Amino acid sequence: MFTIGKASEQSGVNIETIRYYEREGIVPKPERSAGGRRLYSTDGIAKLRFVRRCRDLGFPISIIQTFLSLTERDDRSCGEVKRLAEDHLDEINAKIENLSRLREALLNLSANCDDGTAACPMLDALMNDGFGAGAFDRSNI
Amino acid sequence: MFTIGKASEQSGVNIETIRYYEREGIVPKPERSAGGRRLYSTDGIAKLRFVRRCRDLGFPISIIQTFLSLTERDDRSCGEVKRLAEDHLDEINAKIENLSRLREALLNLSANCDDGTAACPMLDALMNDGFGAGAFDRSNI
DNA sequence: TTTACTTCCTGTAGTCGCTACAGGAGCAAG
DNA sequence: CTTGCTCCTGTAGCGACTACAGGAAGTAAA
Repeated sequence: MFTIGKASEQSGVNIETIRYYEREGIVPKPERSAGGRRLYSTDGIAKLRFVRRCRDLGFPISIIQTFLSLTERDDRSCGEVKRLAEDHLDEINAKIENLSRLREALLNLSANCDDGTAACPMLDALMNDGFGAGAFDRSNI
Repeated sequence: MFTIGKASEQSGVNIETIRYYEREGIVPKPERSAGGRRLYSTDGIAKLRFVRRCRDLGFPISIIQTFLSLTERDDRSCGEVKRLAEDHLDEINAKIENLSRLREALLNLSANCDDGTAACPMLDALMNDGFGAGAFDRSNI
């Protein structure tokens, strides 16, 4: 059994984050030592690592909870996982596309922005005309 | 002079967000009517629109405040704006690159994830091996 | 004038996924 | 026994909003 510091090292999850996951019911409560310290089994650490990897892939906690409940069941229904992964891929693609459009807009705006000290055409455009296209999806930024 | 509802319509900034911007000192406090309602000039609305456009471009509020203080001065120092815009472009490019790597990782993981009902190779990989490369930058997700 | 309806006001709390304390207790080495 | 590390709980903060509750002001019709 491992203390929270070791569990953090081995899973790559910050100590404060581990306690946060426990508070929120994302991972099960670990055992405690006589002195009241958290004690993690290798299985508990594996769960933490799993959560970190899913977070690294950009999955929100709610989806990760679904994944965790699927791994608990014996028939890990792969169709469900595939569907969730594909939805997530769609979101990632949308974000990439949105950021690319943003990039183009910003490039156009700053193109005429030379290093002189005169009035800035970029700020002018933003104050007056805007930049052509409407709003982007802010959630990607 | 316009009430907050009209100012919201014309600037594209949510009413609650306008009040939030005022509380945080991002835009100046507007005049008030006898009954205590906010009254916006066209200039005040232009500032709100400017903030929205900058937010749409992904600039954080702190940078937008710098922009606003630059537009107040007569010599709108374009060099400063250009530098901030280029830094922001770098960030956008980094986000696009990171999301692309994420996309590849997720594609690889879900590739073997067929629609059968057997144990899911994606969940297996995340529980055991992981997905090869280390952590991504989470701030992009 | 009364009534109904809409818009507005302030103040506070919630969102997401952490992160950073404060103030104290447990524990191991010297 | 003291030093120094790790751990504990509880709470507040981040960024940029968003969503109420509970009430006041304004407008238009009956």
